[in-house]
Amino acid sequence: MSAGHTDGTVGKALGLLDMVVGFGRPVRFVEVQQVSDMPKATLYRLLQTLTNQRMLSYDEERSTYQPGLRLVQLAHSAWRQVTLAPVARPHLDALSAKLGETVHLAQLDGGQVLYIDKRNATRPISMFSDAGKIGPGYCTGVGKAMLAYLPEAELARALSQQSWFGHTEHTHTTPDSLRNELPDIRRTGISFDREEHEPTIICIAVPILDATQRPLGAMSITSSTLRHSLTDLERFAPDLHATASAIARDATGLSLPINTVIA
Amino acid sequence: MSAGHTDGTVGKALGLLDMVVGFGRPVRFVEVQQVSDMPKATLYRLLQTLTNQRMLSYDEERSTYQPGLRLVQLAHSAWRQVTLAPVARPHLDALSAKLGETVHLAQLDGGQVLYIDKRNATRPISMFSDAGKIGPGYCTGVGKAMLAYLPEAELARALSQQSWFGHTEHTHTTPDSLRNELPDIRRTGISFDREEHEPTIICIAVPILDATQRPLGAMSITSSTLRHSLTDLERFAPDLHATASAIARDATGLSLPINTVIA
DNA sequence: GAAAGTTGTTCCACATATTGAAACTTAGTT
DNA sequence: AACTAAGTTTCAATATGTGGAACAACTTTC
Repeated sequence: MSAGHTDGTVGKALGLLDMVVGFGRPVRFVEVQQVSDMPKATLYRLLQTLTNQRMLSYDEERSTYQPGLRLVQLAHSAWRQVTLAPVARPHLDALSAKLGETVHLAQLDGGQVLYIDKRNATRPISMFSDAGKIGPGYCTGVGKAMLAYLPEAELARALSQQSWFGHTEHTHTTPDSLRNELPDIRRTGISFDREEHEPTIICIAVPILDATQRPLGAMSITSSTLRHSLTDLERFAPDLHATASAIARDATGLSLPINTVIA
Repeated sequence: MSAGHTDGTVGKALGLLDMVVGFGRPVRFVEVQQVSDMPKATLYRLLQTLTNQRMLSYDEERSTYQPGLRLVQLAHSAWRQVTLAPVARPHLDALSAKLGETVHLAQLDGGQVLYIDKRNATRPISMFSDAGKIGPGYCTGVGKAMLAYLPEAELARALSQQSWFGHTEHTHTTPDSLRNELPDIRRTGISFDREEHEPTIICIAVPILDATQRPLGAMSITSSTLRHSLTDLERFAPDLHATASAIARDATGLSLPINTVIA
């Protein structure tokens, strides 16, 4: 499991925050209570604290809790500091303009893939509503591209954090199955999503590597089997690689983050 | 003061989070210690907890703390749920395309202005790096536009949270001075920033009001005295008002948030 | 290369903040 | 009015967090 019920009160509070935010809609006290295993009073005080801190907001009329704006404010700094997005932006713009395809930029966060930026095939507009999404590491193009370049210790930990759910018949459902693919990815510098996450959805991805070959992030071009074959996608590889190394170059010197989960 | 040192451990932890994130760059333990008034051990444990929870990330090599990616993830939901941005996006696109000016979208958060979206004059691309910024309520166009429509109780509280710093010679430096301007804003539905925040920077702003005349947010067009006079800007008013009410219409039914700071 | 500084980490007796059962207060039904 | 469910407060027990001080690791100085 990821960040959970430890770390004392703070951990509980943050877990609760995740829970409320995760509902994706305003929630009433009872709804939270049913999902949480805390007693009423505890839950109540914790929700108050979070509301007080503007991590949640409380709608008095409907008596519901929602994410608070302080999150947006905090994320602003996070986004700028620990994310490839700012340096990658112009490169993604250029790539997207040249190819006219859907481009994703992602980073690895505790075994999961965190999407940080996106250019849409049709509306080439970067928007935060697509950033911040998370996805599985073991069955996405970007995920595999980054996993392939992880040092063994971190790889092992990342693999242990995957669900190995078989989304489609092509999904890797065991660590070993995925491990078998990684040398190929390292050899070619390319990873494919062969309908492993969603049927008909395919993608080609490349890692963004720093000077020491550590994966800073990954980029992908997504399409569907209706529009492209894998071989079609492969033709994007040179452009992807060029963009990836341009981003990596611009990112040197920046204090990159990540993957340093303590426990 | 805003959210501070209360709310027990959780409050302290979140205050600390703000502090670290606020540095805007990787920080070492001592740097935090100097600014914080907590004893070493306490600070140390708290930082560990936050890192453990991926609210911060720790760079072992440089032994520095940075914002954690979990913030980006959390903000994603916040952004979608409690923000005007998703519904406003197409309208901002259209407005920006039509006028070719810099457009801001903001909401009020505890007396402060929180910028949620932006269209640049030159590069009409929405980007998160501009969202999440905060600004003062008492000396920005969007801030005054929203304050003008606040119920007295909330207005009083909001005004008490301003710094009243005199950024320029045009800045309102007392609550009463600002209060005098609010009836005008309500009458015209327009507020101007007359170089109140930065010299040469002017803007015209309109509130986004729900059916009950509550301010959901505000929009502005920013320019400089080099390019426009206030009278020039006034010509944008009809388009701004049209866009504002279009956004308000699309936002009805959504569970709006905000301004419900308890203490 | 030993001594004097940093900075970062751990210990542990103490105190405070958190806990949660239960009682209470609203608000909404029938 | 009597009932039910949601939300809020109380308070003693105790689990949690506190912080002074000692320790370790790592730099710099002489």
